[in-house]
Amino acid sequence: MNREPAYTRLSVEERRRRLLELGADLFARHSIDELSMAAIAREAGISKALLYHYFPSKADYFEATLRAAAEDLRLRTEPDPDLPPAEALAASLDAFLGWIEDNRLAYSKLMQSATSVGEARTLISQVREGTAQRLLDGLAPDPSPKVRAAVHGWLWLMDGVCVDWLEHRDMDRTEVRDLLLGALLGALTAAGWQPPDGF
Amino acid sequence: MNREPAYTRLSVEERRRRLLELGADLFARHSIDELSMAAIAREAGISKALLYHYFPSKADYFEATLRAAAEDLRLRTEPDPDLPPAEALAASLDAFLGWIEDNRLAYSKLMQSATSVGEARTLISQVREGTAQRLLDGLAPDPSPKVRAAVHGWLWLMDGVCVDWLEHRDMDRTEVRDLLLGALLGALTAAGWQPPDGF
DNA sequence: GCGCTTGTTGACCCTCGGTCGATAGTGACC
DNA sequence: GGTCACTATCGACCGAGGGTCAACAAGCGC
Repeated sequence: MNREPAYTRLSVEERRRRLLELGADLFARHSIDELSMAAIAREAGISKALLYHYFPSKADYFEATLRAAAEDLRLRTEPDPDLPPAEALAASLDAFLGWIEDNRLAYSKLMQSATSVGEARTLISQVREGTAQRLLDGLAPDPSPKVRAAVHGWLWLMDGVCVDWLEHRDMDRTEVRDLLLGALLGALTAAGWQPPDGF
Repeated sequence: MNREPAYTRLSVEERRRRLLELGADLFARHSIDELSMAAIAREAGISKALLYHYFPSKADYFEATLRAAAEDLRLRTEPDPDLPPAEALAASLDAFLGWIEDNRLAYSKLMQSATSVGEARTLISQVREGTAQRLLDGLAPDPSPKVRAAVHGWLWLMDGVCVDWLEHRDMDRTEVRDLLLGALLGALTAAGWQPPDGF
């Protein structure tokens, strides 16, 4: 009997890479609690135990796949240091909206399962926090509480507008971008913000 | 043997009332998935089966308790029809912030467990939608996509600012209110909104 | 060909949402 | 004050899903 192997053995890196790739695909199509670890393992062609060998928990697996996507997003929205702040912000925002258009499904599913899993919420907060920090650095190095709150609030507004946008799809990207920029300016003005030198 | 009863029997209304009251208390202190139905039943001094006799599912129970709170909130933020729109909005917003101050814990926990359960998300959307509708009625009876998106986005901003506020607690309520009003005006302006007659 | 490392597995446990038939309070009526 | 019926209440059970573990075997080095 020349039996074929019961399973194919991969290197740790290769297996991990494949699992993350599969996760990115799955989580873009289904929210986290539509997927059981058993189903994911089946989809990956491995046993559940192996999945747990690579990721200590379901939340961890979810977070790991999100983290990769977040990194991608961060790179794409990195502001250009050579541009003046206002233009860099506009370009950055444009890139963000472009990413959302490219990943509509994933973004919707993310906003859906967002707060269901602590790890996902943490990650979203971190992204928001990082974005807020980059914004504040450019806009107001030493912000008052109101300016800080305005920037944080604006990031929420951005998600709200994006959700509305994806739902209705009756604006084009530049309209959305300008709306967001205008809303930011309005919120900052309401917070008593003054443009710093060179703005 | 004069044994005491194995359980005390209550009328349906009384039992239901007590369960909702307990739910309001529990869900203000713990997010929904920190609580198992077994634990809730234990806390209520009844069997899990009885809890399910009164509420068909965990989500239903959660929603029922939220609905009561939402009703309370709605009543408190009902705009005064005798006031001019701008003042009515300010008063309404003030009442909203007051409610949040009174229910800090509940609000935080809600924003935390919010979208984890479809029913809760539905409810929040409904509240948001209702609020948006009331706002739009007063501000722009026939809104353009941009104005609609701006109003929806602003409601998100409001939650974001409130979360920031509860986290830092370095502004007073009127500051927050004015920030929110200013941000709304800014967002509407960015959306190309013009105040209607009598505003 | 042989062993050793370690990637991989099947079987198991526990918790949790949800269900069902049986039991026992308790008000009503004699 | 007995007893009867109604139904609020319970204990026991189920299936699904997250998570664990000891044992097995793929494939490399010798």
